[in-house]
Amino acid sequence: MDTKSAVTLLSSIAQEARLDIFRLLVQAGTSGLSAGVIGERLGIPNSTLSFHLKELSYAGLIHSRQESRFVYYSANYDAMNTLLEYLTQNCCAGEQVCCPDVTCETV
Amino acid sequence: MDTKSAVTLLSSIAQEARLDIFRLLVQAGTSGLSAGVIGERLGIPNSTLSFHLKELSYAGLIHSRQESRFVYYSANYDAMNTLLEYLTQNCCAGEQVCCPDVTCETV
DNA sequence: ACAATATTTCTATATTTATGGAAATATAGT
DNA sequence: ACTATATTTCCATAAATATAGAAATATTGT
Repeated sequence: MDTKSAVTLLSSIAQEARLDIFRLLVQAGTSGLSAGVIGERLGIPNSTLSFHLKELSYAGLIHSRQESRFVYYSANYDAMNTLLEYLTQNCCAGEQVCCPDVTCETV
Repeated sequence: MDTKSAVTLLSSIAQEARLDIFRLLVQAGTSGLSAGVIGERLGIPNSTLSFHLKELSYAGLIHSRQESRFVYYSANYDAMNTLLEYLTQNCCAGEQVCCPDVTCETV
């Protein structure tokens, strides 16, 4: 990952509506949620939502798939992890003061 | 952490120069680097650098301390970790597909 | 007080980004 | 083909952000 790609990913979630959308999808799991459900849950108008979903998709932080009349959006966990690893790469010069506690919870 | 705080933190690193600065400081460890050294390493003009350092400071992602004529900047690892945890909170609905590999490297 | 070095503020300009109503497009059932 | 539902595009407007030269402000040593 290079700086530009990382900035693209970060910019895509450095905005209130988009961060809400992304976290909702992160929590929703691989099946994702339809655009309509996302908009309803977060109270975002159609056109605004569409704009933000496009931003997140372009950045590569979410995937979309068409399913009948609905478009389902889901988090791209690989992209998320690559970003987190980029941010913490070679962190704290071996001082062990940075250690993030980011673990996948077992069911 | 709430959405707004997270957006502030993310916005502060969703910019090429600032992401470079932040990663440099993350890798520099707790002692940090002086503004001059940062600017020299990254090739950023004084005024531009100062603007970006202020952004990162306001966001709370870096600390600064005066030491004689120099101002040393260092990463705020706590803020970084809080942010990463916020992003991955309750992730992937227990499907175990998200697990980021963000571990502190032992020396 | 002066000179040298380090950093910040001021300023103007340029660029990017967010918003949501209305219209257009897509999909599926009848 | 028609209707209903879902989503996206178009558009104009509003707001926020990045850039760097020049000047101003620290800080330290002589």
